[in-house]
Amino acid sequence: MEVRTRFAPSPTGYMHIGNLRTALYTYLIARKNHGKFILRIEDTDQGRYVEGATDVIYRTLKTCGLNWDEGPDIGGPCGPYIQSQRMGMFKEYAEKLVESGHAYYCFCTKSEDSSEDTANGLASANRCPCRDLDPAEAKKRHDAGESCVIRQKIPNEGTTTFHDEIYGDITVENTDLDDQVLLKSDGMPTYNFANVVDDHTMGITHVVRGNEYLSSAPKYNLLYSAFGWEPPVYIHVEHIMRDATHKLSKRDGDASFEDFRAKGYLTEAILNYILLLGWAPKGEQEIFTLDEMIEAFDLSGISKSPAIFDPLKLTAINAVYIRNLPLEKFIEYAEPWIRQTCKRTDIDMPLLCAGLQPRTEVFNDIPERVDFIDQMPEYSIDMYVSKKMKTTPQTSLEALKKLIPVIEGIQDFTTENIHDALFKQIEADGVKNGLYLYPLRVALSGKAVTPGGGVELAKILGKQDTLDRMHKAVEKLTAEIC
RNA sequence: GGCCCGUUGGUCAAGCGGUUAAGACGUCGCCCUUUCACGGCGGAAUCAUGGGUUCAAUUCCCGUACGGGUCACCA
Repeated sequence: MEVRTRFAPSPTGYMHIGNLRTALYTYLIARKNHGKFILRIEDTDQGRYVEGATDVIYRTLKTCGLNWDEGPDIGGPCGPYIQSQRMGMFKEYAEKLVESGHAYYCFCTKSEDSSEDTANGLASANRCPCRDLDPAEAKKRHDAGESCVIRQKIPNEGTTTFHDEIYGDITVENTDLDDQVLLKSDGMPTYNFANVVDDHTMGITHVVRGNEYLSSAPKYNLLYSAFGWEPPVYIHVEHIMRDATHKLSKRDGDASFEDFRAKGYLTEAILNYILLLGWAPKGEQEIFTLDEMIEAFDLSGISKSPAIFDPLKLTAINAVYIRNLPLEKFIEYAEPWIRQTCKRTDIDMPLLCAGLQPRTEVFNDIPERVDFIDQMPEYSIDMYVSKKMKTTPQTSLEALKKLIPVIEGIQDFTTENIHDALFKQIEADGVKNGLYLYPLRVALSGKAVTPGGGVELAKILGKQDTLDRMHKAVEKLTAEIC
């Protein structure tokens, strides 16, 4: 039988990292088994409709490369793929269940349901009285137009067992299950009902979903058997947490895929990280392309316990992806970030980027790294103190004084020439490289971390600016040393 | 509160009755280097807890604690 999986988000205008992970796992299962990956939009909550929300879903999935084989925009044999457009069907199926005695009309009002007395749902002893209404009479009232919902009729005794790929068999007492609403009074199906009907009519074989649905899964099974359908393979995945006790949430402002993109994380890195959050590969490989994920993914690696989202690890993975970028690609991605603080047009972009690339973990790091180029920042002369390089403000002052004529003497201001001239002087004076080059770096940048050493900085800034900054540094040191 | 699920270093985690309890991130130290970074090497750090079962439990069973989920005409 062909494997068919589906990603069924509701359009909230926001792609949560957890949702994206569900989409990824769902996609991987389909591809791994040479099956179909289906996109279905679950918009049965008319009150929550968000303008443009489906676009966010499309865009995210596309940029991640999670391409669907059937969906609202491209159609397919099981359409429509937008739940609200499948309405007629749900009523029909719900009524079928009423006829077969697996569901019933309930005429209670909302407030009655949610009273204190029935706070624990309509389970066990709290079954709704409508359950025992004479079916013929109930039908009459319904046909007369009386407002009602259709509820699932859970057996009053026995147990229900369902199977989950990750958790195994789970058995619950039927008395613990409530007579959930299948069809709302507005004629819309509830999520739980629409899901079952849609998954079946779309021929879905594997369902990946959040753990919050684990407790309603037995009711699904009852529904499937009431219809005489075969339930799909369930794969419930645990939540992604912000810390030990809180889920990663929209409120934290760091839960959305697009937020991470905006901060300078690469799509591939985000995907790679969330793959690993809740799933462990068999071997020791940790960096995966999408194709490699398809190859490596297996259900047995999915974790049963929640995982705390670690921004540091995401950043580390992002850094790996950035370092692996070809320089041209890095330049392309980095340039807009560089331009936030560095407007100079005469800089050697490849040279700057070559120095920047190994020092960039998130593109967001860049603006602050290169802001010294346009304007020399304020800095403390303590910066000239390096224990390792054996430099002090005094030695730095001397070094800079010595280096100014060297720089002045360079005709063709290339990286090579700068390097050679400087090292010639270092050799002539018989000093350690750092004794001269460390102060030069500070004098040119005023920073502890720079995209390259003194030579590269000199080249990036150009001869005139380099000399100006050196003179300024000499003045500053002379003034402040005493 | 009822029901369901979970618990291996700071974090992600491997493990599936006998292991020196992998690996990664982070952290610490060293090396390399014109600083930082990159790269290389090494260190510290983990089986929630109490009972069983067993020749042997991180691994199996039960209890306890802690955490999560769920108990809507939301998904």
